[in-house]
Amino acid sequence: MNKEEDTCQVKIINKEKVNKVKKQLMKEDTFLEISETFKTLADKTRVKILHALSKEELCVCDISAVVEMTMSLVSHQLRILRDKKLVKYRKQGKSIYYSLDDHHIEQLLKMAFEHVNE
Amino acid sequence: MNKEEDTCQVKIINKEKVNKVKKQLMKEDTFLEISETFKTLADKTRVKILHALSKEELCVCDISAVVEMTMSLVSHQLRILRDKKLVKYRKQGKSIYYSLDDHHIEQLLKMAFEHVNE
DNA sequence: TGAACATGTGAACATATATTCAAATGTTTT
DNA sequence: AAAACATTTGAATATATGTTCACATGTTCA
Repeated sequence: MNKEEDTCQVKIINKEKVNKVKKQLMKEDTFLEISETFKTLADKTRVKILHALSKEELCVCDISAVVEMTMSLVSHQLRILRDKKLVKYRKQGKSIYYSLDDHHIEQLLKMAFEHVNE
Repeated sequence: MNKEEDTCQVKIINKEKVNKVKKQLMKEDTFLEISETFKTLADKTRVKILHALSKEELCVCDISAVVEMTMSLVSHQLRILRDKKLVKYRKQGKSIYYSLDDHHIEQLLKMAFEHVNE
């Protein structure tokens, strides 16, 4: 937790390079936020749900049928996806219909797909 | 573990929709691979390391100076990044220089950055 | 109002993961 | 060969996370 002391032990090989790169770094909070976004995507179940939603708006019932998982599990994961603003929803009759919130999400999925398929 | 039984309990609201979406789904393995990629990116420390490497090729020593973390921790995380093929490395003298392996990585970081900044 | 339905929640468990510390490699230089 | 250096490793700890089960909530229709 005490960065000062930790970094004292660190030996630097190329000071100019280190300083130059350090100046270009983003804010500390940003790394956290970015990793949080990836964390939300870092689960097989959630990726499958998001991928399904990228094809069509679906209610919880039907999501759970598509991905072949219990509604409880789907509901738990949808809550996480909602909290992190990766999906949005609307109510219609008895059902709640979910869809992707943000066009970046589809892009991120697509890019990761390309990465694993090269 | 027994999908057959699980899905028996699932009630479907819109059968056509469900079947249509199900047909469009990727292979089960692909979801796993994609989530694995995101899992590798789902850590503040690794994001910071990758971001630093996106600016310049660096040795372990200098990475640890840039990100202000112990070399042990950096080395542990670099191993994960190596295993998942997100970074590559070359030896020069006593040092080992790391850099991003794949142009998708930079794109993924950029897109996640945009997502958190909108 | 009450039954049926769609979704959400909380606790419990197992598993995975980041981080630290101490020590071990392996390479280079003298 | 020994010392100095750069990096890696393993064990230990703490913490987080996915999944299941049983139950709770809230909405709709008869």
